[in-house]
Amino acid sequence: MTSLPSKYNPAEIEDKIYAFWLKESFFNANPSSSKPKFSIVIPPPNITGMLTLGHVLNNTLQDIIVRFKRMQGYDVLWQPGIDHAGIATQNVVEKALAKEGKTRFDLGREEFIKSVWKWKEEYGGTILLQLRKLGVSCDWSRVKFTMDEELSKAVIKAFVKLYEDGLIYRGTRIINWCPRCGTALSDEEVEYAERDGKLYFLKYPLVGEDGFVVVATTRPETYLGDTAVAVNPNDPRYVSLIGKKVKLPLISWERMDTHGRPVPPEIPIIASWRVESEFGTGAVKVTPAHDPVDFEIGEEYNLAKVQIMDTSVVMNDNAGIFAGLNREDARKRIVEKLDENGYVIKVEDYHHNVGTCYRCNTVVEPYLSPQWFVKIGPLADKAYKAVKDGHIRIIPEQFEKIYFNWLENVKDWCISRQIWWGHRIPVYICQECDNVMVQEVEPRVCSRCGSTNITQDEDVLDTWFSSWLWPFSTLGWPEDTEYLRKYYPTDLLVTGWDILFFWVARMVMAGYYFMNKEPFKRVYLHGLIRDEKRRKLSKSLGNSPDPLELVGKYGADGVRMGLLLITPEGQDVIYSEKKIELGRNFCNKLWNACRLLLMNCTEGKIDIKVEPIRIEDRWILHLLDKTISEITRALEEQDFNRASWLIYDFFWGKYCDWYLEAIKPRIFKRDQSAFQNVFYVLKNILQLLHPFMPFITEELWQKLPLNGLEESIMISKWPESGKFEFYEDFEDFETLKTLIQNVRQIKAEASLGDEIVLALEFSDNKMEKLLNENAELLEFLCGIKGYKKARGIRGIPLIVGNFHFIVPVDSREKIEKMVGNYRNEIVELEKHLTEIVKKLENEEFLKRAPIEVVEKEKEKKHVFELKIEKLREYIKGLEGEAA
RNA sequence: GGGCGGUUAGCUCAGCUGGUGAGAGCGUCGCCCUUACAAGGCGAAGGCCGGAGGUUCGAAUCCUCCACCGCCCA
Repeated sequence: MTSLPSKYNPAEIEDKIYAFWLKESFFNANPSSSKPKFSIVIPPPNITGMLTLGHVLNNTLQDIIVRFKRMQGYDVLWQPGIDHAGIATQNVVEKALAKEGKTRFDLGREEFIKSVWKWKEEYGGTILLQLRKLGVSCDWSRVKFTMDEELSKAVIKAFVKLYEDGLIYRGTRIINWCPRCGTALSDEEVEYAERDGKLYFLKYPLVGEDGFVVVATTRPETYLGDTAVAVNPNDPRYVSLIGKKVKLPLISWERMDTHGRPVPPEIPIIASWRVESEFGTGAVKVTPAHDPVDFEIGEEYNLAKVQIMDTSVVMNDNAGIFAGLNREDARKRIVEKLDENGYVIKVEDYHHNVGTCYRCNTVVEPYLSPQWFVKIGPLADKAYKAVKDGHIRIIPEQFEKIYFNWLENVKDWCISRQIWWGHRIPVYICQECDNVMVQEVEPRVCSRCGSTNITQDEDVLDTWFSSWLWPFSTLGWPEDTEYLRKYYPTDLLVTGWDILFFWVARMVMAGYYFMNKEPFKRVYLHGLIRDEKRRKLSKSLGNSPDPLELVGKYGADGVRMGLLLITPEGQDVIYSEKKIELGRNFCNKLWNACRLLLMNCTEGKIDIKVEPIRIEDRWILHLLDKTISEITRALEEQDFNRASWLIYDFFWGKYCDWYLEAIKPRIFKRDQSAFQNVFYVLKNILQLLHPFMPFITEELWQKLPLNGLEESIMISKWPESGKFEFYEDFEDFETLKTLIQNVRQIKAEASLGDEIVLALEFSDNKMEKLLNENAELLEFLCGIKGYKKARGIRGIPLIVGNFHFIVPVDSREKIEKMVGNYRNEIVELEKHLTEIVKKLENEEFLKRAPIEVVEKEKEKKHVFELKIEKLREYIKGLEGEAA
């Protein structure tokens, strides 16, 4: 006899069990194993990151699959690691420096990078340790970091290859510039938010004649960089003006274009199909150096580009009298000045989308700047086809459309960043002859003129430029390693839908480009976690709970299961702490079910076998079989929510509520067959639950009094279905259940005690046999004193299947109360009966519906009619009595 | 402007390869501390499945339109 505390205390066991798993190296992949492989790479968290609920969800899902696959007999590699998060990490370290009153420029590049590494050693990657608290079973012997030497080599190799293949180029384009981070960003790194702004209507006088053109703009300060006014060629209001010129107001200084050539303030009116006549006045100002659309118009018409700000978004000499102002002050001053001189026609309130930096939220400046780009077209085509042709499946499917939509519109990828922390671009320039050398190893001398005066490009690469190699760079690419050979392509990727473009799509591109094979066969995209007001969880809102605190309160298993049970397929998760209780309570239930059995099992260890001698045994085994097959299928399809509810319902709703209750009399009598069966099913339940709740299932596994168990549930074999089928017994037991529930209902509603003996008025032989064999069960589960065959007993009728009972009741009051209930029941039944009759009278239905459906309806009609008839009969009798 | 979702019980969601007396958890209301579990048990109440059409013998489920909410991309 083992005694357990009545409440499950996860804190006592979790660390101990995790240490046991680690000691046994259960998490480690084995490339020389002959088992089939299953591989998956972790979405690398940032080294600056702390564990969030999003990580909890993401890693729980992966852990479920990984544990499931191990139990199914796969050699599993779950590849862990972190990424260097260029901008974010640099921000963190610069902030620390700022406290000492220093900037990175005070330290210099080399020293600064040293201090980032120092920071990394001290604080970086805490998140990986936090993940262990959740029970995640990555192969920790293989942790990778994007700045590791081998992964850095992969990044440089990738750059050089793309460059040599003509897919990387340097160009001067409008990019998204974050003035706070001081770097370019890719299109994906800009977030758009609707903001209140103003729409300014500015008057540009015509040159050489009276009149003027009014342009509408949200950014009046950029008028200083205008080099044209554009209208739609089909706009009748402006057709006659095309080809004429306007003069920019107030500009009395000389503006220089990007080539250092003067640009007069008289600018042409041009026609462009890009102009929407409905916007503003139908005439727009064109600022090629400060707006992406204007840039394209500028290219088309060969317009001059006048840059009016520097990289700190402070107005430069081209802004003349406004030079030195930052962009916000400049707007104010410029509007004032224009207004004073009568150039502002009107100002309207206007909502528009403003792009902000996803790292620091600063408003991004579209800025003309020389940067490195990846030509995305050819890569995108392959990535598109991979999903279209089914080589890669995206789950849930709806995301495929979003994926396609993005790939169809994607623009070249700006990969250079003006920061220091990251992989420095392997481009070397001879200072003597301007020779550009792109190569993996730094050249000592210029390949053209032999000079040693060589400098390296100052920029580093976008962090995603290393992440997109993750599925193979972590396995050793470009070296031909045994890990790469065995585990690539990976089988599954689990990540949030928010990085579908940042990461997933680009990994597909890289996979095909560098490996000639898809990086993974499936992508499972889960939702983001939001609070009850549907806001994203964030530190600044204070709505982001600390997962480790939750683990402390509810246990790792409780948090995992709780989160899983509330995670809908393909949608975001509405989180509240209250919901985690669901998971904790479930753990406690499991704990106590075992407690019940262990408290009563006085024998030593028993063999793992079944002795389904009674109907409840066959019922639960039948259901177990069905549950195993459904959960297995759900997990194979990554239907996590369904899988978790299947096991939840089977364990709690079937095993505890019915089976354990049903066999209690046998257990208390120390019936060996009962223990045999109940432990057999429990063993299977623990195994089915293990991927979801690894700690508690391991702990209880160790306590099972069964012979021949594996030393850890982790390495036990996943349950198989197809072993039991007791369909008839299953149906019979369901009938008994219904009977029991009906008796309980009448007892509860009529406030009856336990001294009841049911009167069986009628049944058939089969049912009577069933009843006889389960008399004790019935008594125990209903809380009654059995039944007897009798007619004419005064009381409340009860009809279940072919059973016609009377629940004996003396009290007229109670009987009358039940009469009311039956009247309602009859109304309800008649409503449905009418529908059924209508169907059965419909010849089209009889002709067209499948025969089984028609039969089913006929059967239903019969049952309903019988019930109604019986209830009427009873009511009549009861009323007669009452009168 | 282009695209994608959602709308089912008070709340959060299942169900949607058409045939259920429309489900679960939480919350609510009764009764129970029955020696596994009050983080529990037993029972109950609560829904014209967003609206309007259509397809079909039959629609929560398929199609069209509309409304509201949300997201992604311009």
